[in-house]
Amino acid sequence: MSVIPAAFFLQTDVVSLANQLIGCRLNTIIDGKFCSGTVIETEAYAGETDKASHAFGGRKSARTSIMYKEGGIAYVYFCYGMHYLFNVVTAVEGVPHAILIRALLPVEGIETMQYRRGSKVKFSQLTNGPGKLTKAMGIGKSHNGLTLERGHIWFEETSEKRKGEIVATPRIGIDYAEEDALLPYRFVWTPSKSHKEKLI
DNA sequence: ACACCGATTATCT
DNA sequence: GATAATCGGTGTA
Repeated sequence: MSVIPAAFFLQTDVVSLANQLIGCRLNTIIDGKFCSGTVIETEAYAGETDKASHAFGGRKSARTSIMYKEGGIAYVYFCYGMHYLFNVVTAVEGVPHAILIRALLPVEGIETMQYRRGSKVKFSQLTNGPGKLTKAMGIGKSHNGLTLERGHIWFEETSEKRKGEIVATPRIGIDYAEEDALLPYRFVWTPSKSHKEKLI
């Protein structure tokens, strides 16, 4: 397992990056607790030209200015009055690209995730949504703008190859984005059952 | 299995 | 004042 350096996220093709993140491990050490999960669903948000992006048309506000910074930091924002959503800022400074992490397969720190999500929540539901995984991993407002590096929030490449199919589909919950709502910027990986056992 | 809907509030206009 | 990159509960089949 090798840590993915912040510089990895300087690549300017955010759609390709969203695909590359599938199968990587997302790790957090928050409140002294280590948690880890395999990334199985992402979405690319292509900045100023993407009607689904918060930065569409070059919009820059207190919330979105973080996306204009150099790639390799977290963009965490509050959604629907209830949930935190975790994104990776990508591309060079001035280009507001980001990747939303939408689902994980829990790997380590499962007791902690279960505690944070509530004891009634089924294992399969721990991190299968963007608002759920931030809660399980302990990610919140205070992590907005944090550099992705070992010890806080970071990604790792794993030795496991991605087996099974990765499909590209339209993104979720962005009907307001008109024609851009149809772009295949969402990546979903459904590992084969035997492969899944190895991942956990 | 799938559709519908209410919760709850920071952020932007 | 309206909106929102969601979630979980309820209802019907």
